[in-house]
Amino acid sequence: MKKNSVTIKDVAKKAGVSPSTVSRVISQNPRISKATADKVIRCMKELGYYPNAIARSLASKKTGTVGIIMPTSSEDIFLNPFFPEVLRGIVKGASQSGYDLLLSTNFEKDEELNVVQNFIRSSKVDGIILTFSKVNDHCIDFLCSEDFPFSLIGTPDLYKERVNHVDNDNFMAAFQVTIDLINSGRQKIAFLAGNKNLTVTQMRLAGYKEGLRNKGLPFDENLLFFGDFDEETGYQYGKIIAKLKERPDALIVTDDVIAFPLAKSFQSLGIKIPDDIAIVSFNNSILASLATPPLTSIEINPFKLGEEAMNLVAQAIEQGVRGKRCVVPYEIIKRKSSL
Amino acid sequence: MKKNSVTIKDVAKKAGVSPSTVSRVISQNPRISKATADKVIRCMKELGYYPNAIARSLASKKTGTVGIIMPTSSEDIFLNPFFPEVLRGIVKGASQSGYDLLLSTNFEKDEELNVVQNFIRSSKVDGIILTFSKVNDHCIDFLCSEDFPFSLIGTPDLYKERVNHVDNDNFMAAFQVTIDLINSGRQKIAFLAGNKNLTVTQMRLAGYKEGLRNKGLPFDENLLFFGDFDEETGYQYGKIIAKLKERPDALIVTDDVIAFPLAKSFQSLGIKIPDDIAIVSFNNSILASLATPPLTSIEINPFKLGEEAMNLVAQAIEQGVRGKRCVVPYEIIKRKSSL
DNA sequence: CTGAAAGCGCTTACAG
DNA sequence: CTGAAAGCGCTTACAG
Repeated sequence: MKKNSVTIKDVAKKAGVSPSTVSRVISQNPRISKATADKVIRCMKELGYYPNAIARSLASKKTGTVGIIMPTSSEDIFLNPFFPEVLRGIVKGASQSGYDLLLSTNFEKDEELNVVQNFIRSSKVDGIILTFSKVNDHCIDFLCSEDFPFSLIGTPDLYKERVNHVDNDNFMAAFQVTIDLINSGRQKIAFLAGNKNLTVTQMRLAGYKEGLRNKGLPFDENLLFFGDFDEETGYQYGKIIAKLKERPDALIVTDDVIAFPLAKSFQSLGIKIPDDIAIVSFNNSILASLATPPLTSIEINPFKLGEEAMNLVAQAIEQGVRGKRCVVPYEIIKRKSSL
Repeated sequence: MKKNSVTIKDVAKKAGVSPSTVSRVISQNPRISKATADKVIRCMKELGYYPNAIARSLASKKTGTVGIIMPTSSEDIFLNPFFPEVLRGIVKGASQSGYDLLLSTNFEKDEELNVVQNFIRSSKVDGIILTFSKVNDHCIDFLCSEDFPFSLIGTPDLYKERVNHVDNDNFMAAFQVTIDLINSGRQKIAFLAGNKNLTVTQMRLAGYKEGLRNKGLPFDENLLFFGDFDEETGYQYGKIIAKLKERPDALIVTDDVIAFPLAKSFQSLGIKIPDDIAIVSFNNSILASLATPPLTSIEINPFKLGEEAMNLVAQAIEQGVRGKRCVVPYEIIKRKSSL
């Protein structure tokens, strides 16, 4: 706050016009004459003038900023490359549409709603991106009730017709993978799902069940497992599944971070992949390609999810778009673990 | 921008005081009587009043926001867990000190300076965190010349006495690891460093050289390699080093992301780890523990680096602190790859 | 195409 | 301990 004391008034004086005119030049109002605009622009340069974003925001009631709500960062959720990739995508979208990005600073659990309310009530943002999708999410309730522009990564369990969201077709992905495994001769397909409260878990589970049904296989609750997205989950279920009396001959895992240590655990117990058990995983992170054997994994394009989420908020802010769904294609990357 | 039309004036009217008084209650000015404060607070609640952050910023010339400069996110740099972890640490620090976080949206290469200048000139932030440390960084030049509050993760190559920064003792870490390898009987220690333009590369290289010197081993330029922080680098150097006529019997690698595929590559070529060649790596990411054999790796505590960086900017902003250096301890996590 | 004026919602010396 | 007034640096109807 020193140099920056060059204001619109200084420019106006130097250019011999009114502050209004300078303002119009800044906002590229087309009704200003070329000659005047040029003169003003020259004066701005000479004075080293830069518009004060805060003042603009206050007067125009637009911040040009989008708030990003991340999961509680006290958890190790960032260890999974999903969120970093989403963030990269958001950054790309923002750099194209010219928005600034305000990061949620919720460190404690379940603080998301507070952050959302704070962002909105203190007028810090024009829109919000929710980077993950919980069942029964109070943030969604709140944002909908305020009709505040936002977009969601994932699929909402409620208000579908009002929530802008971007997602993979997780139902289809799980369905297809299940079918593929059965077609290649597998009979007992287990499913290691993630956190029950995430809508993605529900969608994939539904696709898995439908795949079994479609192929005339029974759904066996004993072959369904839930767990956190971490190494430990993988090791633990590795042991558990290995000891099963009627061991499955295929396993769909909801994340590479789980599948990698799980595969490792299997192998240390003498279980061969894919001969004894095939493994298919989600997210296609670096872990999938580095595993031994490399893991078949579903690329869900988190970068694209982030980019589209940013585009969606922008549309929500600028054009009042609501309830738009955007589907990002997934891709099954076949590797040795399921061949 | 609808409900939010409750302003400080409405509260003042309802409470029968002046706007100035309400303002002082908001900022918890101690010179307000308890009775008045209570009354005002009650009115704020009844009206659902929340202070407008933008207006506060304009009037007070403080934004309460810190800008975070990340590497160009068009690169895959986020794949490395280092930056996500740093970010988590920054978020923790910010949630404690009450700052908001504005994320850089530089997507194209070498745009960092533009982002920094934009943040400052348009008065969007009170301070800045540079999350990485390049040699000859123009951002540092600019920030120093403006005497703008900022902190750096890493060690600056210039202006040390003016730059707040937080870093591991990378010289010592590389030195110690080199010595350890030599003490355990290794004779030819190779070093696979990262990007030459990063100061961390320089520090580790210096430590490595000093380790050799200290033990009376010659520095051999043919055992020094540079590369990007990615999988490909690992595979390529795996092949190259395997083919070397006089192959090293130990290798220090500047990142697990490189070391993991490199180790894999060695093994596919029949080179045994650690028997034929010991490997020590940096960053202790999930890859280090998941590798076969697990990799000895140096935990550099990126979370802590981020947290301290946030504390440092806060001190720079609030107390004018400059040139403070903060060292975050590293820890050598010994695993099978170097035993 | 341009200007004068009011206003965005706060803060902060100054005065009492 | 509290208030009146000026001001932060812009934008935007309104008027011409």
